[in-house]
Amino acid sequence: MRNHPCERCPLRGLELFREFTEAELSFVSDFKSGELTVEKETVFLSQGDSSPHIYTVLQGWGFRYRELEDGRRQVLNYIFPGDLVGLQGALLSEMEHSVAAMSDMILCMFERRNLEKLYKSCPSLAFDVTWLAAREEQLLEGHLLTVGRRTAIERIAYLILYIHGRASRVGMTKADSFDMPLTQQHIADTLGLSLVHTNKTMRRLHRDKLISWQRNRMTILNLDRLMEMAKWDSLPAPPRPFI
Amino acid sequence: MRNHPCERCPLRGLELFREFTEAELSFVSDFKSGELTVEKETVFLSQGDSSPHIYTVLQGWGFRYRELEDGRRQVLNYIFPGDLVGLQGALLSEMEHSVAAMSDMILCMFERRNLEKLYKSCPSLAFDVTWLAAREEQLLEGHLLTVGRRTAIERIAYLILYIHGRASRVGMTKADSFDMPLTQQHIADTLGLSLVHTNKTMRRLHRDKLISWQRNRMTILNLDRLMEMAKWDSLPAPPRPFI
DNA sequence: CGGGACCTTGACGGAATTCAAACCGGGTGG
DNA sequence: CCACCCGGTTTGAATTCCGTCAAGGTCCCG
Repeated sequence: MRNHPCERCPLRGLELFREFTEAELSFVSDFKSGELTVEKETVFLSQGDSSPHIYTVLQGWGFRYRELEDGRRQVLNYIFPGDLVGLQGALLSEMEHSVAAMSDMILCMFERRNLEKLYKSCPSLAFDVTWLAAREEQLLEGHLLTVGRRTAIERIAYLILYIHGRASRVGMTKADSFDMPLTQQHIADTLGLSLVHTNKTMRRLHRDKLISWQRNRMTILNLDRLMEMAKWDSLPAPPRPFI
Repeated sequence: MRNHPCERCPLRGLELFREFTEAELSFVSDFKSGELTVEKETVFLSQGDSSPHIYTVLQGWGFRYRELEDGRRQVLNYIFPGDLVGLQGALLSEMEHSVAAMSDMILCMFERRNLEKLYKSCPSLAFDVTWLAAREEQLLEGHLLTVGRRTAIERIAYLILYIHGRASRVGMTKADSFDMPLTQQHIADTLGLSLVHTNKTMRRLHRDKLISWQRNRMTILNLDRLMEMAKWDSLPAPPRPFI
């Protein structure tokens, strides 16, 4: 039984992930070609690039976004430990979005050109990649519904529950309070709202004692009412990819 | 050289698709377990279902959508020949969207439980599945940007170009005119607008001679100005999946 | 001929944007 | 140590874009 670096991956303990076999661990360990460390606030993948790498988030948070020529920005999704980034850049000819770190991050790096080998020699991992892509798609659909059809206050409530839900799955929450590195500008750009209206709406949720925040810490004060407000129907995609 | 039904697939001629090997053709032919024929206007997959099937569009158009409890509807994307539907229902525990036919449709049906075999014995096809999922994700990101950050008139222009672009790739356009089975209600529900405002905005594009339509036929009168209007940056994902 | 689905238009109201200015806490450099 | 600045937050006021309401129009189909 060899000693594979990925055996000690801190993510393995999370119930979000399935068990891996010895063979799989050995394969990923080989497949992994390095680690990328990025500092808070840096854009490490850019719209237009076609990166020869794929990454997996080991530590930290980030977000993906797309911009119009004139600077209007739309946040597409937030990335958490365990997420795959850059698959599009690898499969399609060009990335149509940028990725930025919201905290210091560590990512595991894989070579795009080894993907073929992965599909050939480790179908169960190939399946996981597909699973991850399908789940990402489902999350995006949730955001699209939100931006297209929810009111401002519903959108804010939705996003708070979303971030809380995702953070909680990777052990980044303490009961109903959690780190919230998003500025109101991020929130606005995620939900298709203006900064000013975002602020006013959040104040309303605060006044009504559904949430509170200071600095980078947010607390959900009344989960039930917040879920009601958001027309929340649970975070999609349960733990466990499996073939 | 055996005679595989999929050898005569009408989609094979389109340059949108890559060449298949004899082995691949034989595999899909086995994998395919039947055809589903649905009539215009029918919802053939529903939010909440967990279907044991995956489908591929052989003929016709449709759309995927999600609804809130109170009936607000968001169209997520339109489906064209060559598209994969139901992957989410197969991989994730539950479909979070419904799929409806906009014209009579024919779909090729595959068994979810055979997916494992496909990944094990035909990695190049497995790769195509992932490619398709990644491309779908990219299209959704385009919609999200549109709904979140474009104005009403930009959104309408964008959608017309989008439908035109996708239809044209599967030979469903004649120069700048094409079948447009969407009602204004569909358009509104795609773009996060109200029906009335959608109508007024479309009239404006008509008055300004950018587009015209009658019945189900739409014509783009001034492509350049329409692209400018939409802040269009081309339809993502070029033809040809390949490992 | 009547009904229904879809399109069209006008009037009104409201939700969200824009503009503008002040505030707050933290970091920095004189 | 304090002044200053800077990114982020907060608030008010004016504006506009878009939604809602309401009604009429058109075309097709039974």
